[in-house]
This record gives sequence, C-alpha cells and structure tokens, in this order.
Amino acid sequence: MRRKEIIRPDLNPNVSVDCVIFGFDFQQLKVLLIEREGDFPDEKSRLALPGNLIYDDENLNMAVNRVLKELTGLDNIFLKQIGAFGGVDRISKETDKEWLRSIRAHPDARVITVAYYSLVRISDYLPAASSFAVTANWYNVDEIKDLAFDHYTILKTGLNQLRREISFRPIGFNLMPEKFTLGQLQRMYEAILGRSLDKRNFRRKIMKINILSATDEKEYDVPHKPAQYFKFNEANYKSLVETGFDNFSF
Amino acid sequence: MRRKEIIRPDLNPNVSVDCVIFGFDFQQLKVLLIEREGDFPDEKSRLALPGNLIYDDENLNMAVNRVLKELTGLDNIFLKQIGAFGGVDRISKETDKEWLRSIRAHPDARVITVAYYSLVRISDYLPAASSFAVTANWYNVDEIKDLAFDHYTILKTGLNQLRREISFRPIGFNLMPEKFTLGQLQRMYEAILGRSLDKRNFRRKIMKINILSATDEKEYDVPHKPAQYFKFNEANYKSLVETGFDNFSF
DNA sequence: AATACTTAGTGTAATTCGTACACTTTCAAA
DNA sequence: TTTGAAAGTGTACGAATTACACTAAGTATT
Repeated sequence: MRRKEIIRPDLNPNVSVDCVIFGFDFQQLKVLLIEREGDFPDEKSRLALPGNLIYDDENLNMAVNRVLKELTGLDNIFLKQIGAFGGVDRISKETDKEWLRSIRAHPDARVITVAYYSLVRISDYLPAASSFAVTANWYNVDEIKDLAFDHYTILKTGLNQLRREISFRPIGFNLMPEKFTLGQLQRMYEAILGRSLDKRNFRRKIMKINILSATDEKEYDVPHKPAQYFKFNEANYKSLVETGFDNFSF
Repeated sequence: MRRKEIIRPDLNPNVSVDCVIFGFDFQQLKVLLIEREGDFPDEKSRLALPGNLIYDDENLNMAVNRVLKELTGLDNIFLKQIGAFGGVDRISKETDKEWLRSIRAHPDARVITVAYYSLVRISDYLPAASSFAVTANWYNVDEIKDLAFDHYTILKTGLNQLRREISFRPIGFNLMPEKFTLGQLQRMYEAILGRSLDKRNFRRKIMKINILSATDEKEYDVPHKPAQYFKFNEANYKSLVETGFDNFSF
C-alpha cells in the first residue's frame, strides 16, 4: 500500500491559506473581505476571504503571516487555525472556475486550503498600507449570506470556533483598543456571541475574575454619563491561568 | 501579488492525512500505531500514526476514510479533524528523513498533513482485515512519550481536542459496545479526561441528562455484584440537542 | 434654565449546579 | 463461612447563574 506513494507524486494538490479576519467597531462584529475583479452574478459571489497559495519554502505559519502582513500591514496579530478544507471538488461554482482560469497556471489542480481566523483592532488596520492588488473592506459578519468558493462555510466554521474559544480564553481583547469601557467590552462579547447579556451580571463576573485594571481616565464629550476606561491586565490573567481557571462564559 | 501564483506552481507541497485512532479496552485509552520497517534508534521513534498521501482525485474526507478502511477494515467510523500540521521543516528527525528517502520519489518535498482523530470500538477492529503492509497495534495513550515525525504533537493536540469535545457532546459512546455498565462508562470518561470522577456524582448527572436506556440484562460471572447494562439513547440525545443543551462535563 | 435623552453604574434574592462524602448489596473465589 | 470487589444509593454545603429596576451624569434641545 505504501508503494502507491511512489507511483503518484506527479500532480500534487496546491495548498493555500485563507484568513477570516475579524474586527469590531464597538457596534458589530466585522470581517475583512476582498473584492475580486471580473464578472460575477452578484456582489456576494465576488467577495472572498483574503488568501493565497503557499510558497515552496514556507511553512503554514509563515504563509498565513505573510498573507496578513501583505493585506493589513500588521505583524504579530492573533491567529488561530480553523482547519483544512476541501479537496477535488471544493470549487464547484462556475464563476469561480472561470476566475481561477484567468489567474492560475493550473486552474484545475485541486486546492486544499488551511483556514485561520485572526482578531485585529480595526483602528490598527491601515488599508493604504496594503500591497494587495485588490480592494479590501470591512463587512458586518451577520449580513454576509454567501461568499466565493467555500468561503462562507469557512467563515461560519471560524465564527463558531471563535464563539467557543472566547468562553475559555479572553481572546476578544485582541479586538479592543488598549483602553475601553465596560460597555464597549460587553458589546464586544455580545457581537461575538450573537446574544445580549445582562449588564449587571456581566460586570460582576468580569470584575470578580479580576483581569481588568481601572485607569483614571473617563470618556468625555459623550451625551451621557461618561464611563471609566479599563485596561486588560495580562499579568493577572496569566496567574489566573496557572490556577487552571478557564471559565469566561457570560 | 496574485501573479506569484502563476510563476510558482511547479513543486507543490504534498498533502497527507494522518489519523489518531483512539480505542478503549475498559481500562485505559488506547491509540492505534504502526511500526515502521528499518533501523531506528529506539522503539518509540519507529512508531507512527497511520496515514498516507492523498490521491489526486480524492478530497480530504475520502482520503482519511480510505486510510481508515485500509487499516481497520471499518467504514463509517467517528472522525473529526484535528487540523493541518507542518510545512517546510516539519520533518527534522534524521532517521525520518532516511526512511522517507527509502520509500518516496520526492523525499525532500514538503509534506503538509491534515490530521484527524477517530473513535472506534476496539472489539470491531480486526487486525487481520488490514491491508496495510505494516503491523499495527494498540498502545496505552499515557505511555506514549515520543513518535515519528511530529506525530507526538499531533497525538497530544488530538487528545486535547477530544477532552474538550467530550464535555460538549457524548462522542465517547463511539468507543463503547452497544451495551455497557455505568462503571464502564465512567472509566471511559476517566480514561479520556485523565482524572478520576466521583461515582455518585457521575451517575446522578448521566441519569439526569436522560440519554441512557436501561436494558433488562445484567453482568454475569463477575466476582462482585453484577451491574445492569445500559444503551445509549440516540433519540433522547437528539431532542436534548434541540433544546440547546451541551453540558456533558463530569 | 428646564427638560429630554442616553448610557453608566449599582445589589439582592431565588435557583441551579458542583462537590464532597460512606454504607449496604450481591456476586465469585477461597 | 468468610473475604474481596465492584454495584448501587442520598444529603448537605457552597458556588455560580439568572432575573430584575432604579439613580447618576453627561449632552442636546427648547
């Protein structure tokens, strides 16, 4: 059986990385999508996750970090693998096939993609810094109904994993600026979880966990009682982890 | 940037699937490993996860199901993807490189592997039915300290994912025979979670969840009070899922 | 200056869930 | 008859979860 490896090395599958880049604008959960050139039946199907084939001298981490750097100008951003998708008939949409014929040497080769999700501060993202030859924009996650290839499946899978992960680890802080109010933090959790939370219960739990430090700054110029700003306390979180604590469900 | 896709299609990475096949012998959690031929410094490094390159006309699911069928003779067994591993220097152990030179046409090509874990009833596994040209055996998971390539990392990652998943979904029943005692079920949870559980608390919760049906059969010929046999009640579990229930932590 | 609007900020009570803990029963083996 | 081994069973305490409503402090409007 192992001999089959010897007689079938010729046309190996291509491997790409695709990235679900989440952001948060203090209102809704956003995803960064690229708009492809060409004729597409509707806007949805011309939108795709940013991604690219991986180079021969790269490993997976290098490839996904390169794609992110090219697109957002950012290094060292939070990344987690969603998984590998696809195979021989992953690309079934006819317009996608045509598009691939226009840009790839071997358009019929199977492409297996390894997908990641990442969490970025929208304010850090500089569209102008992008070296991507395509336009990229933020879209509300809950308004996306379809995407190119199987990217909608990847988006949904990534969102489900994010929802699960965030109740074990406070990874949502990667979406927030350094200083934030408790109201903003709660809206971030609500945007990711897709449901509203009780303000008092949320505050009691986050303060009890003790991973926030109050600053002496407040909001100003807001047409309501100004809120206090807090920071994420990395050191407190680390010592919390060492106790085995992993309950961040709200 | 997209143009790079055109000028770099020549040596694409190979993609393999590897499988962490878990079993349970009513005492400990087991994993099915293959023993490679050749000279290796010790027994550990000659042991590897079963796996193979994927064919050009297969997708990932077909490939992993094929590998499982070839090795175990079993179809339709529980499978969950762990993720994609590796890249250009995934294979760093010298003995592994030598072994690959002996069996592959392009031993230096990068291999990215997509790993899965599966849960099988040990009693269903028929070693004789295997068409693999290598010997395969069950090993106690907690006695494995190292494996070929990066397979030990894959095993640990898979075990961690299994531990997390089993507290949301009762997937452990895939390891059990149709009829089992509550003691056997508890030992299965203990083997996966790696810690002992309180008998009364375990029983109270599993009975409250109401996903077991009592049979009218009992153990016999056992040197202690014979235990009642239970079955997993799929229908009850399905209606439970519809309520949104997903707390299977013990 | 008064009013309206908006979000910040705060406590309590009821319920459910998690956890710790010990003795009797029933079989086979000695 | 005794011994050993696992089955089977209930209670009490503390922690966590949930539901719920009013006052405070700003800006904007009139």
